Amino acid sequence: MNFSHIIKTVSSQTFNNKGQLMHLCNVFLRRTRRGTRAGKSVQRAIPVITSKINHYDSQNIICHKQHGANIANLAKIPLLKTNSLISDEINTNNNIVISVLNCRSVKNKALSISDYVVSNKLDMFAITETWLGSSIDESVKQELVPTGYDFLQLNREHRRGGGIALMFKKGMNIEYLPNNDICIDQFEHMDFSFCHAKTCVKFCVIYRPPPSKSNDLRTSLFFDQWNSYLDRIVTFPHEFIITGDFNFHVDDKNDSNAMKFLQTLEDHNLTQHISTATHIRGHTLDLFITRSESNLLRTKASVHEPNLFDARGNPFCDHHAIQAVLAGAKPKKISKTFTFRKWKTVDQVELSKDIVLDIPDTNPSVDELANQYDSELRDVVEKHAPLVTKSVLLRPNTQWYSDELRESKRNRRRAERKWRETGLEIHRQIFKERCSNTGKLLHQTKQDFFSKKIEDCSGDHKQLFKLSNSLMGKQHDIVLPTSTSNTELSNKFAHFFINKVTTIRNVLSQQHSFNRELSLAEDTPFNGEPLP
DNA sequence: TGGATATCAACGAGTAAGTT
DNA sequence: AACTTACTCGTTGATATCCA
Repeated sequence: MNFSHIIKTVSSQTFNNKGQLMHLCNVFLRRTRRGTRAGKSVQRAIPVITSKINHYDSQNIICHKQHGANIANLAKIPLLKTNSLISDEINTNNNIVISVLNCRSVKNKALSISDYVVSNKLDMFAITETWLGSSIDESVKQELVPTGYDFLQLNREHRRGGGIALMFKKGMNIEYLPNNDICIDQFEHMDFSFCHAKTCVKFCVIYRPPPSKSNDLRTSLFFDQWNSYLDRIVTFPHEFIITGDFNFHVDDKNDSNAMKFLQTLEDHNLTQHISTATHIRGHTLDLFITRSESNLLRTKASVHEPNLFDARGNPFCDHHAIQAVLAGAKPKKISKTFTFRKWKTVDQVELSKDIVLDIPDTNPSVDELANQYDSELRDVVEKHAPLVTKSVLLRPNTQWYSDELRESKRNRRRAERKWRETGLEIHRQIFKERCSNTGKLLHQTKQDFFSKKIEDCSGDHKQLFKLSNSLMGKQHDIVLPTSTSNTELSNKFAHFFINKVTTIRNVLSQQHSFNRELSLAEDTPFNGEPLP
């Protein structure tokens, strides 16, 4: 429907008043789809021509295609051999498995990454380009970090993108070592330490963004800072590992900067262990560096595809993961102890029978009565719902896993083993397909599970808030204020709320109109921390 | 250049207050 | 009581912007 059509329609009819005319115009001009620039009637940009490519049809006649991917331009990534995947033999209790991956945002891949960590039983997982930053990302972290793992992150400040993180098993005793005394702005880095075979090992994760005019990074400055950084690291008296995405094409002998970078490693008596492509375009960008004489690695550090898939089963990672295995005992499994009473199993009739309070004839004081009441009720509760202590091993939360998903993961693992055994392309294709299906199912199963949980919460706001908070990563233990006695604690609460009410009354009495923001600004919210 | 995220504008649903 | 109005909030889908 265009404007000339409206004019034509309008001119062919007689209208009693201006209102009728306006109504008709409104009917014609009313948008039927959301979004200003949305809708089928909107003129859209001409599709981008990516390349002019020639291909041959079934009769071998050359055809000219105006747009689309030119398959001839795709770089072939060599098939990786048996040691490319984290095998069951490697993942024993005597090895520590480390993986490093440039994720290019964990926000939309959190579930897949979490599954990658759990499925491969990783002990440490270093991530570059997390793209984390805002407070909203707490929900991403909740989905990203499996139970039993800890997460340390360093977000890029002032700009989007970048960011480094380390996910590790709780028993690893990892400690973050901030380098506040040296100025490094040409690359992002996080240094950690952990104990391995009775010695302290330094673990450094690096991300070097490619220099450009917009980010004001310069390769020459990088080398200055990098050399200073290495000078400092090599003085560390024990073993260390430097890994991450350096964005140098170290596979390209004609790349002068990459060769210069490798020279800095040689100058510091370091060895870079990655020799195959770590990026889909065939370059080696992600590196794994140790001292030349290091004995840390049990097997040669290798590269493998992480096989991360989105909810539609499409792959979405342009980097490959580095995998390294250190000889050493895996961290001890951490368990959590908690106490509770089984209130739901209490027989209410029996309970009420036992609640018999004898009031003594001797005129007791209120305090005496309260103490007696408290003591007798405690005994009754202890009888019907005794305090139970339970210890639970912290393991990745799989409550939402369905039988179908478990079977799908088993099939994926079978296909993986078959491919590793034969090395045939057909088996690789089958494995990729299974990965895609499992990735799709993973998202769907979790979505279905929590959709049903939310439905079940209908009418129960407390449960709904609890569920939404846990999904949004807002779950935290309630911390009561410090106190020497229950009396002092209850008095603290009383004073807090008296002050709260007094503050609000004072503000209201000083204002002619209620200013909600001002009133709340005057008030101090109680957040579980010790009261002032 | 492509992918991911941020932002924008329009809309629907819901609600409180005012009007008839 | 029924209706109107103004407003908020969340959703949707397109565009803008950023990053590698």
